Amino acid sequence: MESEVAFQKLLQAQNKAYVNKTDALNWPQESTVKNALGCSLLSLNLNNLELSQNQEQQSLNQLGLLQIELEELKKENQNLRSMLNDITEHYAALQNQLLLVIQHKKLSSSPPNSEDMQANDMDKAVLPSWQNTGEFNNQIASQVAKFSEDRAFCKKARVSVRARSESSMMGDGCQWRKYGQKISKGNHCPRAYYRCNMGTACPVRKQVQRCAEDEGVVVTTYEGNHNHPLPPAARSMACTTSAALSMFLSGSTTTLHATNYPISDLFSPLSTSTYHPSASSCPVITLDLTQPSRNYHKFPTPASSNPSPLLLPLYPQQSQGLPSEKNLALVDAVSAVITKDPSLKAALEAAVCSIIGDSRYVISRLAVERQNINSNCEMIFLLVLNTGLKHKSSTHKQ
DNA sequence: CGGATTTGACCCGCGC
DNA sequence: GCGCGGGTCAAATCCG
Repeated sequence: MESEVAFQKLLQAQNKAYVNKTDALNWPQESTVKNALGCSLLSLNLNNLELSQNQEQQSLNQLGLLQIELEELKKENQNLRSMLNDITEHYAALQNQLLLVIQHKKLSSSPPNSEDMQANDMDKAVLPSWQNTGEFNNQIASQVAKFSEDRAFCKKARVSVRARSESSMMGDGCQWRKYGQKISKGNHCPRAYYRCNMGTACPVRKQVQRCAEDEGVVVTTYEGNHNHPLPPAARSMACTTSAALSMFLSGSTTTLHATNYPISDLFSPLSTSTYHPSASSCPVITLDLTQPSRNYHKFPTPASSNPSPLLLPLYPQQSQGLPSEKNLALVDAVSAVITKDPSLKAALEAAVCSIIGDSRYVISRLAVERQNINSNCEMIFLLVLNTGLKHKSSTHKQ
């Protein structure tokens, strides 16, 4: 919990810096100078006839100075943009880390029946009783250690993506360098080994192999975390796989089996989570994008809720991400279902509250993000909905 | 000519 | 210890 709080503070600090930098970028320095330049030129034209040669020379000098100033401000704006990009990258990285901490907290804390807590109890649960005791530092240390373990586990874990493709390489936005190829046992198609070529000594590797049963299907397995900023297209895939991995990690523990809506239900049959039999117990989650008829995943809905099933488009085959209109439609569909079902809404809020600590903050953040939603939104909603559905199913059972 | 790819050799973990 | 198989290395080769 403490590491989570620390990460939230970090995120807030990053947010503040982000806003400051954004404001800085929005300052109309360049346009002001351009306007001033225009005014100077106009003034120069009007008075030109009356000006003496010296005055004209002075105006030209002024014009030159303004042009120099404009160039300097352009450079400054460029630097600010670069800083903004850096901050955005760090912000995204911290968000991913926070997600991991939250997931780890969910699976490492609380007794087995904690999911059965009522929403009111959850408000109490988010305020740790040991916060003012001598255990405080120990808890921080243990959380940091657990977080490190979690990161180490995530480094070992792999995410496999099955996709139907003519080309042997799936376009994921990263630059890869091939370093090996093998014919593996049980598959006559060669397996190619790639290393991320975007950063210096980036540990991320991927394996690409055509499916033995269906050679039209390419199986791409990612391993490791990037140690460098990613371009938007690559970030989309990286966030999707890391979110899937986080969900898998949370679902692979007791929560997976203790609920009517396990994580595997969210991914399966669209995707399945399995353990790789021969990779020294490294967990592998598989995202299966090969079934066009399953692009819409039917969420299980309890009998008392809205009878019409909620259909969420997942990973359309031919696009790197959903168009924003579809994303907004998705958000609207999710919002409508949540709004129609008060019990689901309450469960969702309680669940979010339990993992974040302040549901109002999250809801407002979701509202803000709705305006600037990207292709990862479905993963966020899957995470939130999965948590909400789990809680709802457990409260329905009572 | 430099970077990317190919490919055989090598390393290492695992099971017997 | 030995064989097997997956993964990696690095020299050779290719290609723009």
